[in-house]
This record gives sequence, structure tokens and C-alpha cells, in this order.
Amino acid sequence: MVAPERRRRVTISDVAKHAGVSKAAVSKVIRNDYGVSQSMRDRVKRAIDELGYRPQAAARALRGRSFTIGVLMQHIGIPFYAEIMTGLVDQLTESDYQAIMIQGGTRDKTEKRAIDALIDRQVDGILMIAPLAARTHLEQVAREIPTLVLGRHDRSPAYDSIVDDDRTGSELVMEHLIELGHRRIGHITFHQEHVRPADQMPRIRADTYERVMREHDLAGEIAVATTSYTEEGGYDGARELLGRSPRPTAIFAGSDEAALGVLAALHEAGLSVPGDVSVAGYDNTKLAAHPNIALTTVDQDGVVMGRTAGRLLLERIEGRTSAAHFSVIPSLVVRRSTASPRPHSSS
Amino acid sequence: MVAPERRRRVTISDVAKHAGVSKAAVSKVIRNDYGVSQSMRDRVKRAIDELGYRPQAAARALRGRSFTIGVLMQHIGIPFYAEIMTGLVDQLTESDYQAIMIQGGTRDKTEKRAIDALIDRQVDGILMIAPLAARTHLEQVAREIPTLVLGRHDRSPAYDSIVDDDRTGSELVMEHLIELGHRRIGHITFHQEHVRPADQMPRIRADTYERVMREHDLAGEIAVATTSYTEEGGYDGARELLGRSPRPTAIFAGSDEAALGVLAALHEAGLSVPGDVSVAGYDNTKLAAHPNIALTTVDQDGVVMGRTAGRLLLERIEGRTSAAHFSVIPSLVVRRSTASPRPHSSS
DNA sequence: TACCTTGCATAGACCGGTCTACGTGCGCGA
DNA sequence: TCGCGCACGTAGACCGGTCTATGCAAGGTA
Repeated sequence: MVAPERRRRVTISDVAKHAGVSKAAVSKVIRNDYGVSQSMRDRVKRAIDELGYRPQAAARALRGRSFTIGVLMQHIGIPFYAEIMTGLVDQLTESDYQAIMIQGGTRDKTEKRAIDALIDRQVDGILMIAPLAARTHLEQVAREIPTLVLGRHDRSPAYDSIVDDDRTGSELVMEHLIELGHRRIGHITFHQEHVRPADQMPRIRADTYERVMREHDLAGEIAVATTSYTEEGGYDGARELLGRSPRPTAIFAGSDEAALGVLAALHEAGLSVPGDVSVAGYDNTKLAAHPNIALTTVDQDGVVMGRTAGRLLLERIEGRTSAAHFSVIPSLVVRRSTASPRPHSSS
Repeated sequence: MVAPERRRRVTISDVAKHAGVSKAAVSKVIRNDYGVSQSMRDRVKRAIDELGYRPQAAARALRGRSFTIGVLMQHIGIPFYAEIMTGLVDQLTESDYQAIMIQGGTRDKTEKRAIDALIDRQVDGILMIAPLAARTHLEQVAREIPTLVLGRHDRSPAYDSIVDDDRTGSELVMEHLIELGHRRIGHITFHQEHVRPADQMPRIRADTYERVMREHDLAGEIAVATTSYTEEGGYDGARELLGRSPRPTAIFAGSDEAALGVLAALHEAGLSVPGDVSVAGYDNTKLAAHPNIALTTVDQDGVVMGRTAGRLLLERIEGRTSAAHFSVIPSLVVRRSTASPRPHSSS
């Protein structure tokens, strides 16, 4: 029984010695740098394989790159983010880069700590999914590290951005509901601090809701509950809307998660879906497709967004300085949670 | 209009110069090391604040610690993992450590790449959630870095572990169903490669299912579908079980996600829940509580598991060498997806 | 007074990579 | 033959921290 001798990690010097060449040569081979003969390349690669060498990211980061992309998200439990990650990982799998994720939480302070943590860890690029921070702060971060903001309508020359075309998506939902014959349509939204109103994704969905209502001469029927995009928010918002008299015949929740809360509230109130009230969400999360939910919603291709994010970040890291802005066109997915209102429905 | 001058990051030398002391002194203050006078401490802290200095993790990692805990998970979309992260982050928030997550995917190769990525990034501790890797590989990793394995019943002196008491949890479900009067109860499980059968969490749930069946003289009614713990797996498994004649009156799915698939399959087959078939899951994910799902399931406190994981890892990093093994006692949550079978139910 | 211990502060090596500057050999045109 | 450019390879500084070894002064002891 020998003590579990913690053997030293293989370093670049070990490889160099083993191959009978200099550290610099090994480094060049690893980085596919210019100025290495074929024989040298072969020799070093063999030595790397024989010793099982893997470069240490911390040491590389100190001088060059860390080969790490940091992803900031409020919480990993949000289903739509999983799709984005699938796309991102898929895109990065070809490259030498690795994606790491960090939770920023729902408060400004915790998010700032998370962003700092990524910067301190020298990530080569940051993907921020729906960050809370003020635009000036994002620009400050972007000055230090290639940054891509996803899900916010800020456009800054300092960073790239990817957004769903929330205007189009919301129009799709509203036209669908109105075409079904609904007039009393409620909406659930929320308010982000520190973000310019016009840049807020929830605000754009809400504004579009109001605009379409007005365009159909339904200004008098506008009813908005401002809570949050969570299940709890949807629940609270629905209860607020259902308290009105006459109550709405349809509710357009700003997100699928909120829509789940709406369904829960309707269930609790003994109202049927879509018999008494139609419900629509936004995001087309996996759950929306489940037959027990069967939610009409807007599909924005999260996988494509993630993949695009990866590509844009790699481009930035390679040196692109001009800002890229990408918009994904959403589509409507109609399921059983929406139908024409009952003709006699009032109060 | 000036070019956005990318100013150099503040380093420890800058702080030292600003405070008129040595680098070593600053380093000591940062690490709360012994041998620093109060006046020195104050002076350095002031300089740090004035310059807005934050140490660079890569540089620290090269010599000492990276103050990073790496979390490996197959995919961030798995709801139960979100609870674990909540607990972990909560525990670490007091310390200087930061949790970063990495996706290992569902294949051995991709998981290995993810684990290597964490090691290469010099994390101080690794939390592996239900890893696929063989035990020998885990032990090898644990020799290099403090490791905690969550959700697998391997016990190794090389690493700590946290498990749900799957035996008890499965018993709770089975006793509940049998007490309701069910006799034809099906089960959905899956098979992990590389893991010793006795250490597999799904296997333990399945074995307990079979044992309880036998203890109630129901050996002849045992029906197991081996698919996976995903929604798709649950769907396929349910279709397999429903193909039997007479069909089961209850299905115990090994996980909530699988149970969702079961519900979908039942819906598609035109069978009601719990009228025609009762369904039980495992994990008590947030979704199980939704009134449209209302799934009877087993609650294992993910937040406590995550918090415990954080504590144990910090202890290991501080030098504990003996292995710790933690077991969480689950409880049954009864909802509307289970009820007594219809008396006349046959075929 | 000589010697030892203890507390505090510092200089400089060190971690494992990258990168710059430079040396060497070879082919080619004048 | 000489000079030049080019391809290839290497030595050693460097990144920003930590850590070891050492210096120095104050206070205690014989």
C-alpha cells in the first residue's frame, strides 16, 4: 500500500525535453503558429501524445488566450437558455474554445459579481444572456473583452448583439388572437431597471401588444399586468387580469414561463382553457409542446441564436472590430391553448 | 473623438507602488495571511479600493488557487440541477470561491473533454452531477483535484459523495401505489454504461421496485421498460408498457422528466390520468407541481444537496483527506396523478 | 552586554505558458 | 564569391500573482 503519490502534471518543458526541442517550438506547434517544419511538427505531436500533455489554461491566459468563452445567465433553470447553450456548444466544438457558464442571479449586485468573476478569469469572450446591467456598464466590459449581448435590443458599437424580432413575434400572437375573434385580450409584462425602456425586450412585446390593439380599435380593451416573466409572475398577473369585469377572453403572456403561471391561475379559478380563456406564451420552450400544456406560443430558434453567438464571438476574438447585430425571425406555433371565444361569453 | 484606449488592468504591482509597500505585502493582505500589521492592512486596503484592484485568477492559479469550483452536468436544461446550483451558489456566496458550470453532454467522449477542460482551468474543486465516467476515471480525477460526486452510489475513499436515498424514495412510491390498490405496476428505468450496476441510481430505483413487488407477492406483475430518464425515454417506455395485455394500472417512472413523457403517451393513447392509469415520478421538479401536471413524485431537497456539496468541497480544499458520504432522506409528495384503480379495470 | 526569539516587511525565485529578438543554414541572383 | 532574403529554431524576458528565504528591529533572558 503506497501513498497515492500525487504526480506532477506534464508541462511544456517536459514535452520539449522528451522531443529534444525548445519550449518555444512546442508552443508553436500547439498554436499552429507559422514557421515550423513538418518533421518538427510530427516529432512534437508524438511527444505530446506519448506524455499525454495538455496545456494549462491559467498559464496560457497570463500571456495569451484562455480559450474560454464565458456565458452569463440569471439562472440555469430557464429552459430557453438550454437551447442557446446547445447551439453555442455545437458551434464551439470544432474550435479549441470551451464554454463555461456562470449564474448572475436576479439582482444587480450578484450579476456584477458574476461578470467580474468572468473577467478575472480572463475569458476571451463573454456571452451575456438578457443581462440586467446598464448599457454603460456593458460597454465598459466590452472595452476589455469581446462581448455579445443576447436578448436585449440595445445596439452599441462596442458589442455585438442578437435579438429575436420581438415586434414581429408579438404581432403574430396578437393577429392570431384577434383573428380568432378575441377583443378583450390581456397582457403580462415586466419592467427592467437600468435598461432604457426602448431597449427592453418585455417592453417591446408590450408596446406591440398595445399598438396592435389600437390598430384594431381595441384601445379601450387594453389591460396590462406588470409583474415578471416567471411562473409566479404569470400567476399573479393572471389573477390581476381576471379580477377585471368583464374578464378578458384571452391572455397573451410575455413568456412561456409566465404562461404556465397563467394556466395555474386559471385552473385554480376553475376556468377552462381555451373554453373560458385562451392563453398564448412566447419562447416555445420544450414544455409548451407537452400535451398537458399544449401552449400556443412564438418559436424563436434558440439553437440558431446560440450558434450565431458562438460564431460572432470567435470572429471578434479573431479581431473584428465592427459591431454585428443579428435578428432572428420568429414564427407562431398554434396549439390547443387558443381558440375562438364562446359567443355568449361576458363577465 | 478619441480611440477607445484599452487601458491596462490594475495589477498587484500598481497597488504596491500606490501604497508604498512590496508586492508580497499586498499579496498577504489579499489572502488574509499571517504576519501583517494593522496599519499595513489598512494602507493596502485603501490602495486597493482607490485603484479598484481585483486579482487576476489566472495568475493566482499558476502558483496557488484559482478560487473556482467547477460543476459538471450533462445539460443545463435539467430542472433538478437548477436547485442544486441554487444551494451551491448560496453556500459559496460567503466565500471567495465562484462556481462555474460546464456541460458534459450525454456521451462519454464529450464528458471527458469537459472534465479535462475543468482540470486545465485549474479549478480548486469539482462537483460532478451524475457523471457517466467509470469509477476508475473519477478516482483518477480526484487524485488531482478535490472531487465530489452527486447522484451516484459509488463510494470511494478518493472522493466525497452525496446521494439521495433512492431505496427509501422508491419504497415510498411503491407502498403508496400498492396501498391505493394497484397490482399491475410498470416501471421505467435506464442503463448507464461504465458504472457498476450496484452503483447506478436508476438501477437502485428499479431494484427497489422489483423487491417491493415481490414482497407483496406481485412478482408475476413485474414489468420494466429500459429506455432513459428523458421525456422521450418516458414516452417510449410508456408505449412499451401500454402494449402489454392486460395493461398496467400504474406506472412508476424513474424520474419526473420521464413521467412527463408517460403523461404525453397516455394522452396520445386517449387514456386518462389517474382514471385509467396512475403515474408517479421522482425528483419533484418545479413542473411536477403545476396544476396541469400535478404529478405524484418523490421530493429530494436539491437545495440542501447543493449547499452540502459546497461545504464538503470547501472542507476538502482546506485539507480534509478522509472521504465524506452524505445521504439525503426523500419524502413522498402526493398529487392528482395517482388514485385507486377503477374496480372494473381489466385490459 | 551577548544572545535568542518573535513579529513584520521585503527581494527575488517561481509557476507554465507565450512572444520577441536573434542566430543559423540554405538557396538564389548579381 | 558575396550579399541578401527567407524559413526554421532557440534563448530568455515576460505575464501577475504566490511563496520562500532573509533582513531587521524590538523585547526578553541569562
